[in-house]
Amino acid sequence: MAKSPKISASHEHGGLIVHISGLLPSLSPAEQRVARLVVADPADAARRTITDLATAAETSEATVIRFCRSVGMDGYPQLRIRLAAEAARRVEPPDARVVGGDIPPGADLAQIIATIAFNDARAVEETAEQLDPAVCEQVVEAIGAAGRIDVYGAGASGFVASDFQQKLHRIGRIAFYFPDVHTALTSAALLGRGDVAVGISHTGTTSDVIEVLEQARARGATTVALTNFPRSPITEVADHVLTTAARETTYRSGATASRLAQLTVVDCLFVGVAARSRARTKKALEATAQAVQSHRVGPGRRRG
Amino acid sequence: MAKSPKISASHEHGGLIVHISGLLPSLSPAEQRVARLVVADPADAARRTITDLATAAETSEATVIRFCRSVGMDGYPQLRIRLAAEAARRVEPPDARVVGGDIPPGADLAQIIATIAFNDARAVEETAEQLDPAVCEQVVEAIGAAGRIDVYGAGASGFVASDFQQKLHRIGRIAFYFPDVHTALTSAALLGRGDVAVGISHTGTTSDVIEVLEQARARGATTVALTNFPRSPITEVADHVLTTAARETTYRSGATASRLAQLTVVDCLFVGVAARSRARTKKALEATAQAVQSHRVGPGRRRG
DNA sequence: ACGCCTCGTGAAAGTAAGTTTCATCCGTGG
DNA sequence: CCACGGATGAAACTTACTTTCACGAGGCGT
Repeated sequence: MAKSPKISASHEHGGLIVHISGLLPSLSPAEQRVARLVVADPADAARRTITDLATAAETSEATVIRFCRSVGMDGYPQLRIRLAAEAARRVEPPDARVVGGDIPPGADLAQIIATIAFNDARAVEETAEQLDPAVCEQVVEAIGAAGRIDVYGAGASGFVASDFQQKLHRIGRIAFYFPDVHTALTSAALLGRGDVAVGISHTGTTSDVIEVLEQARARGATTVALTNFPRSPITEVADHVLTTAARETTYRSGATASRLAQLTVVDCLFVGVAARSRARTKKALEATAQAVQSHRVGPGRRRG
Repeated sequence: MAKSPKISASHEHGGLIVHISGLLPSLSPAEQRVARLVVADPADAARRTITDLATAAETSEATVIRFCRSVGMDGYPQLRIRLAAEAARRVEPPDARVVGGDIPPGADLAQIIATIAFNDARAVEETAEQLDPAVCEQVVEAIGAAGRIDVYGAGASGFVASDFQQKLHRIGRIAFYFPDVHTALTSAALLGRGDVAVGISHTGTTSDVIEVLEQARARGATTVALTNFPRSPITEVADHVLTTAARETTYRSGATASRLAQLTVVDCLFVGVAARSRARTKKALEATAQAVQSHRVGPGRRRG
């Protein structure tokens, strides 16, 4: 029997809740009670069992099933899932984020975490957006063909420089990083045409790094600058300029956001270089991975 | 020993999928098959019945139930609903980005950049989502009150450890980082009650770091682990466990994504500690900023 | 090398959830 | 007053989910 209305509306992709409230007046009284509960709190309804919901609506399970059919679902489980999905989608974006701003003095940790993560993620995304693939390409070309690569960076940017050096080394490129300015200068003096020097400085004003890059350039090396400020001094001694896009932030989290942006750029270059010579790269990576294997213990298992 | 630490089971609000992929290596083979299906297509899994899913994973219903429990759900229906919600919330990226996947061999640089940036940003966001503020709070408390803080990390995580050490140092905390295992062990032996030891390991299986953390714990120090895998060995020697949420990716960008996630967590802790004592922190920061001032040349003007 | 123990596993029994059937109720119109 | 049809819930029924249990593999200590 069952002359089920089979209302084939646009509930396929549209709002199920909206659809239900539209049908509400056409439903029988008992079904309306169910519908009202569902519309009022979809997420809660999704959590309930059919018996539970029936009881809450002061009706029987059978009616709930009828309701499901009335709104175009196959059965209760399907409705539940659709409701859960619907409810999740209408969750408002976590507002109250202090976008690009300072952290309020009274902020609790959850707020701090949200703010930092938001800014960090933004820095990464925005950096990628404004990064010029053409320039990257040139840099990748240069590094790929280089006899030797020097990476310079001081302070916080030093970490990034070191990271880059390590990455390049892992794929079999001859790369160096020097924590010390004097050593770096000495090294730069030994660079020549065909070599590459990469200088990393967030502000673009770190004189140590600029000096070294200048030296490298004077020797004929191709120089690359990575900075947040496209008009900063470091760009004047660089053949290629790559920029990050960390917003000007306070001392608190700004340092990290810019660091992440820098690391992302470095990673892009790295992957670019690696992609140029798959076979060679893969082999080198496997070898290095194997080297640290003995320093790992078996995976953790939970106890029953 | 190995008093099972409180695994920040903040899956209450964080991404369930992320949570599952983090637990993946700690699951039994049959459960892993289920987990992979679920992670691969949450929406589809939500549609399936338990028998269906079990068949697809080539296992029994019992295993699926066990899997549900393993990831913190009460049973299969709950998992289904959570999956549906999760799937709905994640608005699929508009273009064909290779999410969490490998970079296609023929990819051009623009594509590589987009993919990397997307994954990196995701890692940061998802890490923040699943980070348990309560655990962070405890760690911040411990660090704030610590007489001394040791930060351990090897290889890639070493950079992060070093970064954390530097940050803490900048705000006047007594913090150390040791690139060398033996030195680190020696240092750990000198820790005592009230001190804090932080061990960083993406996989959670780096024996060097685990050893040192174990030593620190034996001496009465409060131990903190930062890893991507909540059930990994390192968590067994940690009083507090903080997890990152970098998806399992290929060697190419995975390393960087996890690095960024780690840095974000470190930054959150740092800001948390700094926020506890504003005045003292600010003074220290100003002093350190001034110290490097002479190494800067004229300020870089930003492009308009 | 042996046996013990633990853990992972699926078959099957058991329970709960969802679905169908059907008798009843109630209002309506002949 | 009775016939009719829709709405409704009790109960039978089916399917889905959960628990129990026994088996087998692999590790560990003797």
